[in-house]
Amino acid sequence: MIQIFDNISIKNRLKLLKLLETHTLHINKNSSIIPIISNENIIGIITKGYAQIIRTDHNGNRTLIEELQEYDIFGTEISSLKNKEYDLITKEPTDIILIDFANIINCKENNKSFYNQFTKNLLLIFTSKIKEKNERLEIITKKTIRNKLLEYFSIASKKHSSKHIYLPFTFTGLADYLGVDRTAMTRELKNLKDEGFIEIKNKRIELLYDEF
Amino acid sequence: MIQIFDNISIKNRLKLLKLLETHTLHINKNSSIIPIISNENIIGIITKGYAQIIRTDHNGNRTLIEELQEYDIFGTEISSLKNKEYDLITKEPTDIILIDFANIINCKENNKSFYNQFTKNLLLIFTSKIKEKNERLEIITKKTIRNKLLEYFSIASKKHSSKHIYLPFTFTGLADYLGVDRTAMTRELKNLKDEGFIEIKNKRIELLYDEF
DNA sequence: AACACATTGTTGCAATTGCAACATTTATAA
DNA sequence: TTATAAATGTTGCAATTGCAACAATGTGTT
Repeated sequence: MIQIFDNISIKNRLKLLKLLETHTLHINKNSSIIPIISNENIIGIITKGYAQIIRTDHNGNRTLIEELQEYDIFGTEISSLKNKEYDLITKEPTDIILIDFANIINCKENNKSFYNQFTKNLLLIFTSKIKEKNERLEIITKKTIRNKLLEYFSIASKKHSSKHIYLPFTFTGLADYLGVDRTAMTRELKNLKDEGFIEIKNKRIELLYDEF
Repeated sequence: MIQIFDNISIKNRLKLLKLLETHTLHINKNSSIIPIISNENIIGIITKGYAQIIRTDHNGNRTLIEELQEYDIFGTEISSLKNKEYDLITKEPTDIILIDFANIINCKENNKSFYNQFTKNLLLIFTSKIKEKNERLEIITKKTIRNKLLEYFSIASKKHSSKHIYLPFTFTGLADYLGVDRTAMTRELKNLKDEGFIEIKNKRIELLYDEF
């Protein structure tokens, strides 16, 4: 997985940050910053810590949109519609670099190799984000919880060429990812287990059926 | 909406295509090409015509993934998993430029302004693709058809600052976009109409309620 | 004009799902 | 450690949904 500063030396990273007129924020644990910046076309890079993007809709339901760790990028997640529904909440003390996207696009220093490397890294990161989102859409558009689970298993299994799947989140998180009610999902997982399709140990799921 | 060749002169476009070692295809109506290229990390640009990306799952169900018109880009849609489920089907005689993504990333000609403009255009196109997909995910993760419709209306209404929404696709297409059964959606639209929330004339929907 | 084909509208019904309300276990923080 | 919060498992039930099977209308092609 490519990261935003790959192939850019520490020295050049500093030059880059100056060139793009970035701002660095140091944020305490359990603070929120998105409301401050949500009106602008800004991307952020986490350089230390851990944070989550949470959306609260008008009913007060809160959903986890994305988890952010070191070198993760956010900002493209947040719809350009100016609404105050999004929060970035730090779960640890977190350092963030903010970049006005216009500065990236309008920068004239095309001869700076670190700047070109930076835009290439961004391109690669964006393509993988698009692919991730397509994958989730493929899964989530399946009509039943069972089919969503099976599609999720199928993709995860192909990715690692293995019938053993390790969940990267909690079961609660999986239900969110699939866009379904957690208890209904648990019920369906139990069915799949009882019918002999899968086996579950903690966050490990083993597929007992063939496909491909 | 930014397009891939914006701010690049016709002359420079030709230089760019040579620099990136692109291939141009002229394809008849109702032909398919994706299987030929799906194993590589390639993006395509439609320069003339009209095509659709269709996915056929192992049950034989076919779903429209994306519609492509002049200057649209495809390739990022297709999961990196090598499967033969995707088809690009031309609906008119169509011209396509194929670019190996590696050539974009590895190109060393950073001093060529048209190349830098091209990567910037790509960045902007990718960010808007990400935003589109996030929007669809926000809509599709609502738990009921009614709430999916209302979220769709809400986003469309905000986008054009109007309570009059014009559907960019057929109702069948809308059901696909929302990931729900068409007839169940029709039923729910009828409910919303009967309850006085909306009015429908052809592909125009008027919102009769307030929010924001 | 005559044809095939896609889109739309409707309805009954069975299957699936979300929700509420719990008990239990596991993490996390004071 | 202890208190607090988060995650998990279970179940009944009502609401929502997908599906099948139609008829009707609209669109496009030869």
